[in-house]
Amino acid sequence: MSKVRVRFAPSPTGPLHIGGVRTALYNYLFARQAGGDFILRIEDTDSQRFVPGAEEYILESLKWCGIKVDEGVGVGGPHAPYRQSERKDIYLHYALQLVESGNAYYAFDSAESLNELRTAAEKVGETFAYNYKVRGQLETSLRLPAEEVRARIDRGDQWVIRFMMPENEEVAMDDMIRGEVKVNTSTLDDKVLYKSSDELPTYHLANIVDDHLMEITHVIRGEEWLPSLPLHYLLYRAFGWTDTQPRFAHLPLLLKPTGQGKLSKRDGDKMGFPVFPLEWHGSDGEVSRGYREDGYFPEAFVNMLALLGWNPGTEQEIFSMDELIESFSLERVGKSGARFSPDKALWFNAQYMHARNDEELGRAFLPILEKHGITADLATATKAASMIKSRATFVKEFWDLSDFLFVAPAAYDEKATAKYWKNENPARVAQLRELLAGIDDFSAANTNTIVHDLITANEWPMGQVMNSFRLAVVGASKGPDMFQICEFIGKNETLARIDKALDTLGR
RNA sequence: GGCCCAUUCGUCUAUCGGUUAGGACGCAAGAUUUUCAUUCUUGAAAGAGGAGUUCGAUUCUCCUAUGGGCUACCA
Repeated sequence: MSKVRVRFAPSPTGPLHIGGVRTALYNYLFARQAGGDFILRIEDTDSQRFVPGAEEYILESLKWCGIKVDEGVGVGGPHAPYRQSERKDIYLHYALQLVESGNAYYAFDSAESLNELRTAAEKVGETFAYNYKVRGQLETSLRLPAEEVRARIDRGDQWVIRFMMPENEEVAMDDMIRGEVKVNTSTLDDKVLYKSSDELPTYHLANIVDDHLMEITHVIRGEEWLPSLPLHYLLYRAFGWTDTQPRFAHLPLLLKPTGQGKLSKRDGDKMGFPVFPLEWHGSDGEVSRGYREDGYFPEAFVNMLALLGWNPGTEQEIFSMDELIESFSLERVGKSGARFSPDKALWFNAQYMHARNDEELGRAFLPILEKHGITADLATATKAASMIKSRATFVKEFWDLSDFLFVAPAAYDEKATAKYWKNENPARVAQLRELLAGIDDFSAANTNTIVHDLITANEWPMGQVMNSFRLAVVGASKGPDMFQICEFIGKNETLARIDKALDTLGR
């Protein structure tokens, strides 16, 4: 059994969306578990659709997710180069090999003549297919004399090499997720393998040749490739490579949260969630949101993505990358498309937030505090983070959740005021203030017992008094434990805030 | 249109012929808490339809419906 080698082979036609990231992730998990290699190959054989910056985006996205490339673009390796545009010299040889063995042929049809055939077929309610029925009548090396074929090529006429799809043959294929799939070749057409116009192969040829050359053992890709699997099988056969042919696994597609169809770029902008791992700046000036910029932890993002289409068969939902590597299996990948759920993504991030190390969160909080004009040390930011992280989903929410820890309330919540700042409460808060004024040990534990004693001794209603107290100090009916807040802001600030509330709201 | 793939709560899913069809998100209610959260408990919520096979089908087969993908000198 040879070493497992998988590849992620995106084409740089734009930013990688989360479906692509998931494909990369599954490839990575599969490789790591087997102790194999994860290879990154860039399939840029479409010169028309190339988008500058897309390749860098792909590299950065994988890095952010913690997916490490063993071999390929960006890291090199024994099969370099890994960018198909830099490998263009090798493909023609293989295309020609197929022509010689009678598995492919030259075709000289112009784009116009093909378009005419298509529209003509459409008129009679049919779809034109370039296949065994028509290839004999078209301008191909199958019909033209060898000398003329030669002459046309030498003359510089444009040509393509097409695969000669066999007629009426059942191709039985094996998919690691779907099992056996059968297709009759008569329903397939003669796909273009190589084009003289840009001296580049099409996906099908480049893909098979490179997978073979790079000794890929497993091809894990999106379901949109399933219809071309028979072609790929036949290509391996035509080359005589069936003994080393990789196994295939076609992943279910990611669907949009509501409505119909697969997830697309537009969905995110329309429905308010990112479809891209990283923010993307299009050439048209349009900016698409990214999970990273939205404040997601990469671990949460990866965890969420892993569970979209795969499940461990247990009730565990939180997985580190190492745990995913250990538990992942293609057998437990679902067969049907998965609808992406923004709510679940939020939940995952909240879980990671709650489990996050306080100091790490404190460090992330520091620049936010600075932006609000607060200079605080790491210990302070860390303490604040520890007090509020249970009610946050993102670090960017920290300020709104804890501004009262750093600045006195500028206003008092109306509802809370109406509810609590009435009857005996102001007077009780005033009394509480005097008590606190006499305390030296302002630790939460100490103030807690002292204030509780006061309230119980006077038989005051706990909820009323504590909420009035909170309103005076926080300005609203929210936030962490009152005594922790008092300890955090200190005695002087606590007393000052109570005084201010007494003055503005009345005694 | 043709070909291929799929179909369990609203969503992600478990179930590999016999289960009160389980979990999670979201939703609702309750408990804890001085508040807001967290946390915990509980609840509502599903086998697309129809034929078969079988003692017995969510599970196997077929048909229909629905959804999705592909059908380029794009990947």
